[in-house]
Amino acid sequence: MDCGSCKIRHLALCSALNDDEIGPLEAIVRRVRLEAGQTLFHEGDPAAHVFNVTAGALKIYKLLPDGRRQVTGFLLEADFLGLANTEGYSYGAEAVTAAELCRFPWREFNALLDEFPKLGNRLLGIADDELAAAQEQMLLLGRKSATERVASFLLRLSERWKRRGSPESPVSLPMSRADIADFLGLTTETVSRTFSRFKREGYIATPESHQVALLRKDALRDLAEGA
Amino acid sequence: MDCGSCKIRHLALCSALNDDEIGPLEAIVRRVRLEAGQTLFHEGDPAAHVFNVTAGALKIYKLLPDGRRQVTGFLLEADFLGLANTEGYSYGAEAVTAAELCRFPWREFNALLDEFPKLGNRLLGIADDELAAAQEQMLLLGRKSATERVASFLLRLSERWKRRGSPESPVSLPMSRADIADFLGLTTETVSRTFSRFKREGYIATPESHQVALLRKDALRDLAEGA
DNA sequence: CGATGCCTTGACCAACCTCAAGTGGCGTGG
DNA sequence: CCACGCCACTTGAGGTTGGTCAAGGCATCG
Repeated sequence: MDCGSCKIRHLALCSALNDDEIGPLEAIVRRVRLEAGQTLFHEGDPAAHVFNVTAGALKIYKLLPDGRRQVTGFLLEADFLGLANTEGYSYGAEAVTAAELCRFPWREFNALLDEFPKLGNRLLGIADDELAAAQEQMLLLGRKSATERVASFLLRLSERWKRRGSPESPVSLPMSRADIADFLGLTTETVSRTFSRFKREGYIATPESHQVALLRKDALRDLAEGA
Repeated sequence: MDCGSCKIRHLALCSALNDDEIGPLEAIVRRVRLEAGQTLFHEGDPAAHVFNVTAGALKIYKLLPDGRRQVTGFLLEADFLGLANTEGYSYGAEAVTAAELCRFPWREFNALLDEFPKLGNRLLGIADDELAAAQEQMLLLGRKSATERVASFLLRLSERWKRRGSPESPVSLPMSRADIADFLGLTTETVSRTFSRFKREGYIATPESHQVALLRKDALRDLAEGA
């Protein structure tokens, strides 16, 4: 298991460095494995590491004192994780499926940023992308109906798998209904009902659990934007 | 009007550079002024510039085809604006009050990032902060009640003014009820009703329009988190 | 002084949540 | 191999929060 044979290197942060330069990064990496449901870190933990997902899926989330939960993102293979400016992570992270990650100590990683400006530029690009995604999600949470949220979710996930060369339909849905609900600001019941309706109306099919075929992407796209 | 006499330099991006280094940045700046209601750029416009607010307030927002609007942020003096990775801004920006900004051509600004790594680090820090704020907002939009949203909003705005050395109470509320509603994922009516209730219950007072005194911050803090 | 725009208030309504029951898949153990 | 329990998911009935629609107050600006 090294960077040279890494199948997702071209998608990840690491693509900012070429084969001659990857050495120092590889020197500080430690591979970690998580089982489904295992916590990587909690909100507020000191931000000692940054991570790159190499396999599996995670969710990041924030909690209210009474237990209400908002999932702010799902991380798939090649995704970067752990940016934190202030003291401590501003969110918790937990494995949705068994997962593997590259873990870098923040201190050493930060030193590499100075050595390889390309790495910093790439990181800034990643932060930009996340910011744009966060704004899209605010639009969804603040202004879209339950139907629009679910349709948007399916399409966005499909796009993300596509960029990874994985089938965009059937879409792999590794997370539970509860996770989806907490991501979309809904309840599991509403998510479930919406899935059922989409099936009934022929927009999607679920050949097996945790898989959703998008039968009419154009129609879903209209639904997603309220057209 | 130059960086040497800028009153908010210590708060802004520019603080990453000291007096000896500020020259190249100042060489590419152009000051722009906006009247209230004027658009700085639209969502999708080619991202030709980055900006720093020096006075006044702006809002950034996203739209749905049918006109529904989500305000994703308010920008106060010293705030940075314009990060965009993909082609085009991912949001529109419009002045809430008369405003002044420093405008930097993205091309030249980017070149300075290579010359002054400190600038890039600072930018990454800014992006981190915005990401944390965006996640906080997702929690608000996805999981908080109307009451909790309004209370959270007042407290957060108060904090932001505080960091700027402006009075944290009465809080300056430059934006309209409609803007607040579009930021909190509510309607103007609900925002208005909630303000009225807070007044009636003695949590706030409105000495004048666009000013809100926070009479019981502790109580508001409890309200904001649903305690 | 009238017009305009923003804000407030009220009555009603509906989307989504809550509460509750039922289904189905899967692993465990008899 | 089957019975059981567990858990995720689904479905239904009814309730609540916040939205919709409508009217009225109150500034500012000609």
